[in-house]
Amino acid sequence: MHFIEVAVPVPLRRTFHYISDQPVARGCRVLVKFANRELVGLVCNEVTEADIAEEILPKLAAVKEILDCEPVVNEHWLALLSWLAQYYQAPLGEVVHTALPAVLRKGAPSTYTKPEEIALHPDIADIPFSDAAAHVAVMQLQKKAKKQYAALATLHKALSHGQHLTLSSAHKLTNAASVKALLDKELVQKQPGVIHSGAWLTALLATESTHLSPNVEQSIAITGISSQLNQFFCALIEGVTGSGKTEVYLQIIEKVLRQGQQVLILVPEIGLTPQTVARFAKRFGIEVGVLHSGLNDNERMQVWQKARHNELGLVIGTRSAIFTPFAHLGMIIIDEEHDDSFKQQDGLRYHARDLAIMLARKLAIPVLLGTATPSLESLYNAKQERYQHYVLTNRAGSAVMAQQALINITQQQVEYGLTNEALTLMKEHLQQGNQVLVFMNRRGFAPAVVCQSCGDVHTCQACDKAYTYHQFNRSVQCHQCLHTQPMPRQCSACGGRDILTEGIGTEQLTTGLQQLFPAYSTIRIDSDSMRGKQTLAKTLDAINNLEHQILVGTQILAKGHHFAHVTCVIILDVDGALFSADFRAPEKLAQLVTQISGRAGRAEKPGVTYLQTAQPGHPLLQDLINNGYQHFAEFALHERKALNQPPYSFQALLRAEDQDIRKIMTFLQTMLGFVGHMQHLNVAGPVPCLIEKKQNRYRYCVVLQSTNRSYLQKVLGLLMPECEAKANELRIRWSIDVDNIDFS
DNA sequence: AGCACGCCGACT
DNA sequence: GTCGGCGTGCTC
Repeated sequence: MHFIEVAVPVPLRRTFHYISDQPVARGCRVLVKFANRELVGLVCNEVTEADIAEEILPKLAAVKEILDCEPVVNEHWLALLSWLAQYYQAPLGEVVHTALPAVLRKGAPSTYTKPEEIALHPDIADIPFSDAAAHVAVMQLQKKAKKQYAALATLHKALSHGQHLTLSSAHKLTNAASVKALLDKELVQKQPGVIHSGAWLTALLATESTHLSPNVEQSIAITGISSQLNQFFCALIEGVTGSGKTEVYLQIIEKVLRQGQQVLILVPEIGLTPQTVARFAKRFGIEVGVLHSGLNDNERMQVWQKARHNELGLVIGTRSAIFTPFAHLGMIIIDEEHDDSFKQQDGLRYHARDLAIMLARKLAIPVLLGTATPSLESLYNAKQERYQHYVLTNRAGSAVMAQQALINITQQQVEYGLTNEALTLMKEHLQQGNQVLVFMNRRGFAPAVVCQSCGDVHTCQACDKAYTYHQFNRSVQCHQCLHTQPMPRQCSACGGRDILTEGIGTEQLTTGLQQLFPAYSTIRIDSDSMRGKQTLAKTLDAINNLEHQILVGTQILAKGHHFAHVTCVIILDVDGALFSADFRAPEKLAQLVTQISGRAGRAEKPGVTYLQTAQPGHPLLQDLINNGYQHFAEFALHERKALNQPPYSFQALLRAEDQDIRKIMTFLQTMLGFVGHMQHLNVAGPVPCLIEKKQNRYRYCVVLQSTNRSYLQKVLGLLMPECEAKANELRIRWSIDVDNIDFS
């Protein structure tokens, strides 16, 4: 008899024991009966009878099925998963659930079967194609079957340097008929698929290395970092847009790859474009594994298996790609390190950047954090010399940094949210044949629908939030729960029929600009207008081909894409961030402004950024405009220190959600009773969350804060069972968010 | 989280 | 008489 400890996917912060007649190794999946249903669990320990409480022994059930003969989770990852569970106060089963690809957590076999491959006939393989063409059979093809000859040439090229081709990719590369004919003539042959562990290295070494010559700052970063590979350290590469950050990555990646080690690059959700991937693939001449939200379960599994069997040298992916089980990982790069999409905002609320650092420490490999606008957390770590800090200030070529200025919105005529001053500036830039970018972080036509008789604001009942009017489908949408309904014909409060919209969104701004500037083409880029897979890529191409002159858009414009012909950027609605209840709002605004400014201009045509504000004297804006992000960040860090806020302290957010505020209060007050007057711990609340109501549930929270991270950990560890018990009793939803990045 | 058990209202 | 609503209790 063997006794095992199993993590099951239930929201319970404990593991369960099972009996097996065969030994099962840690990291293997098992199918078990659990509360009258079958679940896939992960064996997290082999134990003995003595380890199990006596009263539980009679309840022990036998494992239904052992799903793996080899562990799917190795010892390194097993340790990391339990670290994750502990650090984020999450059930181990839930951690396992987030870490494993969907097919595996559903119980599919983890065995890796490769599809059939094709190979050249030995007589014509491993020789230049010109020599192969001298072969009788090949000469015949050249005369009689031009298509097959061309196909053979393509396959010959594709199969050089120890590369491999599956039958289906050979079909795609050429055509099915030709491949069939070549197989019949035995010029190519089928062979069973094999795992080509490390084959990418051969391809890499056969590819001519093509680096640009780095400038002094780039050189310092490249040599500094590559001289200490094969050990743990963390480097912050702070490089203004256009300073050649990517070239630094590329040259260091090449060194790691040449050692035969794999590299993982994490990018923000919308930063992963085919062009980015193509750039890496072309530079190194190897296949690049790609992981993003658009993939299905099988495509994900494919990359997972290839990385695990060392069939990929390089993987680029979004947040969850951090869970890829590499065979020989040699480095992790986090691009746009400051981006909030690296923090998961539901379920297991992990931060991929922080997990990457833990993983790197465990594997004794470096982590590179790259950004033009470092998060205050990373900047602080760099200042504390926990991270190495490399700064790239030179824009490639002669490009100058973008200029920034403020436009005072008060005492000015405003049309469609734009001041006369802004419109005049736009006209100047447009007349010079340049493009203008107008940023507004509010999609839709208008952010409010108001009855003119009684003043009633049409509000989502489930969220207590004003509906946004969308003109393209004459509907209103709640931007919190995404509920959509037709634009009302009469007021729900007084029955009045005179209903108008108030305020401006990107949709209205776009139509407005089309009227104000009929000679130019205005295009809107937001999640409404950019639905569909290829739409964004096509629009970006059209913009760079100068098919549009005025670009209106939201967040999407701030990330990754570069607009060489944009010389004027206007940012609307910055004031909200100046008076936000979230202490991180200024940091986020500064990052946004700096990132958008960096999107525009090029060497001969630098861009100018204007912030339209009713608070032109605000010290934060003044500092950012006059002294830049670095200076702003210094100032912000001082402020955080004075107020004892992160990164000078550590926070966790305990959130409760329910239809009944009294239940929420009972729950949170009970929890405050446990931690309310503990030493070295600050507690605030209960206060409404930044999203106070969502889908008929009120949301309140308590913020726990301490300057001692492990102390906060301990407190949370003690508090969790109490939360579970009380929530169970009250039947209330709750969640804990360690290192929360906001208060929503 | 699920899923069963259990105890009250409107149906062929 | 039942079918089914969702309150509550438990999971090796």
